[in-house]
Amino acid sequence: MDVVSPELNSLLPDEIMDTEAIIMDDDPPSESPAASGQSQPSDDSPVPMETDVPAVPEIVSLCSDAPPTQLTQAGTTSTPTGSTLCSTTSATQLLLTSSTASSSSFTLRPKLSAPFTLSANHQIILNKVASSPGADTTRSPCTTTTTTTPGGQQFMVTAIGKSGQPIVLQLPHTGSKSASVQGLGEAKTNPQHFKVVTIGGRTDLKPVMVGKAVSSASQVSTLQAQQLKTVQIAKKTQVSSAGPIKFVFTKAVNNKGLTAQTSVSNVITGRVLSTSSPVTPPRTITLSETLGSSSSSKIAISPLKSPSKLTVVSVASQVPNSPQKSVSLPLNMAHLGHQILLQQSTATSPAKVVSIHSTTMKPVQTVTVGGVGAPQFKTIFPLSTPSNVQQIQVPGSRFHYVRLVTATTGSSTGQAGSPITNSSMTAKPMVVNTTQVRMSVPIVPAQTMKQVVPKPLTSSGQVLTTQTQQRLIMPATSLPQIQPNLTNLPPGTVLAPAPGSGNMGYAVLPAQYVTQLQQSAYVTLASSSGFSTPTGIQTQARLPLNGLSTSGAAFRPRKPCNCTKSQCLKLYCDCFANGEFCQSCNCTNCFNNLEHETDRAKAIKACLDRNPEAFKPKIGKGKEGESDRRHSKGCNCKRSGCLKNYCECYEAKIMCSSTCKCVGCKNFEESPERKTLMHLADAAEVRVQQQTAAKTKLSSQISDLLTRTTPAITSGGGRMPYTFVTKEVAEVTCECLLEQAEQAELNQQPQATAERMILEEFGRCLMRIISSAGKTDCPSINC
DNA sequence: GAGTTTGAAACT
DNA sequence: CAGTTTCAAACTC
Repeated sequence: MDVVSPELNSLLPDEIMDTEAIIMDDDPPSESPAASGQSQPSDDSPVPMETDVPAVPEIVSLCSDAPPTQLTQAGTTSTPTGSTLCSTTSATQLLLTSSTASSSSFTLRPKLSAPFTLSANHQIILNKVASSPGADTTRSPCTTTTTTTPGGQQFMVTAIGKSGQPIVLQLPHTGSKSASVQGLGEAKTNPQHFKVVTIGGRTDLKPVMVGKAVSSASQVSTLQAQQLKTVQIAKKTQVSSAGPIKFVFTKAVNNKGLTAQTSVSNVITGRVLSTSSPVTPPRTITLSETLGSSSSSKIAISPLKSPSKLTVVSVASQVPNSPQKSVSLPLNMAHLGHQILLQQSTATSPAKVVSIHSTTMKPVQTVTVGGVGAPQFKTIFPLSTPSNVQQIQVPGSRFHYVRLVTATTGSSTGQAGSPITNSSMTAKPMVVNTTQVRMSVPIVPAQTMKQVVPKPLTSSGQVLTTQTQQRLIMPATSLPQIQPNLTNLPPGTVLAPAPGSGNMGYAVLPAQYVTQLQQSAYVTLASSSGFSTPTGIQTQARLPLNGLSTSGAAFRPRKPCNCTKSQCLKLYCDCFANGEFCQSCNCTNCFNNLEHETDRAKAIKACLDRNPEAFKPKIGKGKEGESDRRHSKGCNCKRSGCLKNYCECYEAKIMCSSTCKCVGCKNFEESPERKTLMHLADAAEVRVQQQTAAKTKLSSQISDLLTRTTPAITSGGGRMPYTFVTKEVAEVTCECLLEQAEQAELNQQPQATAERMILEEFGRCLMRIISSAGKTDCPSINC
């Protein structure tokens, strides 16, 4: 299916990943050294050791407007099982509360000073956060504070979310080694190594463990203070108690056009963290899978054309022995707005890992979020702004892509199911979010081209519209059995936490639904851009409903389905077949929604089991030399002659091909029936157009006539003819006609002669009326 | 709008 | 893989 016109694709060559580089690895890797905390480059993305990596200040942003949130920074390596990355004990705590604490061993940087103090017990207390200038305080209060630990560590704390709610940042003891990884890296103690923690986001946050780990090979000592990278994590609300949620972010920054670009990727307990540290602020982040955990499917997206391109999308399936799950997504640092939705399965469930890495080497940074009672679902969302999803088709490629374009800055309210945003920042966070974010991920194109009209990318500050058909495929972690090939998922699927799905895992969301969630439910991350943008308000596209986009005529509304028995979980349902949620449909007992994501995921799985191509477009390119568009499977019509919409070929306005098994087909080039039908259709169309034009013209003429005549009547400059036929004139005329009739009767004229005499008299009367009209306002008529 | 026809999807 | 059934859209009246 042509998702996006080739012209569009031609405009975005550098944004598209090499499709051929995509690697699907369904074979779960055996327990690798990575699981034991050793650095392990991802399979599909050779990541150099970070020994050469200049240290880069790192920013970890946790967005939460939730109640007390505890962030534990442990410089730690993960346990061999990878289940624990953070140490809550003996950790320095940054307690961000609205209260004022006393002593502080931290020094606050004047520039970023905020209501932020440190208590004696290593707790940083952040007073009610101040909202970013111009931003909606109720939505994205943000506070940024930079502090320096006794050990020389500098932290930049940015609080986003509800003000006044205590947030605890538990840091590893400054003197501690923060695990073996720390010992190897020792970069943490670098006085010029910034760590920016942004706290904000949603309510209901459970204690969050934030651990920063540097792999053994990392040479953090070379970190440069002026370079900051930020990872923001927005936590979902309404999360029930669950096991610790752990994220491992491998951040890679490719700064295209920048010098001194290096990268390092580290694997910690099956998690790989790679961070590049270009001299200039990072521009690209590549998320990649890293784990040494078992089964994982990977999609490698090779950044052949541009360092800023996404590189790898990896999906790890859950394996009993390797609880960890990894989702790696290539990210373009320069363009924020990618979305990653993660869910933590259970308290005992393996940690989910999102690793971001780039091909370049970077300091390793591990962010672990979780802990007892942590939200069951984790989502990573575009940090600064909602993303605009655009579907991209690469000519000649069998893959389709999703381009996620973030809007500019903005704040939004967080709600249940709100995604956690993962993003990166440059040393000046505000700068980062102002940039346009784009991410390309191979996706399954929608079945038809309708509804797919890419919007021009907008730069920051512009209003973004949301595509309806594109969907980002994400893994369903808690459902190992439901791990269809990513390329076969319903077009534009996004995995998101499914409310009420328990440990179900990710919900397969239509892309447009993500937009909906972004608008209504998801937390708007107080992006760093909010700092730079005075307004800090982002305008988002309206939610497209069931393929219907409010963005304009570009999207044709999908017909609402009327399913009654299929629960909209069969391919009978067009909505389901197109990977969309039913919205504004007439279906009954519909399960094609987020509330039944478990069933929906199973249904998708079942469909894919039956037919791996089930969600692929039926109308695609034919063989070479054949028509560009043809039915991939062909129709099987028997009675319709393939000249009715029953026929999928005819419905798609294509002719039947050799793949069809139809009987009595009349849908071929030379078919007279088809030609007749076409002519009739054309004629009908022409008629409709003519009628429309005629109506328009008539309306215009009437309107024009009224416009021209009204002044003449009202002004007195001229009188309409009927105005002269007054009652008196009519009476006189009638008298004249009666007189003629009487005369004819007196003269005994035949009836015909009498009628002629009357008509002649009537004519004379009219002539006199007309004649009188031009002379006087009150014509006189005499017989 | 109800009923029929049709062919894809689902099932056996 | 083939035959049958189910289903929802297309179509007719």
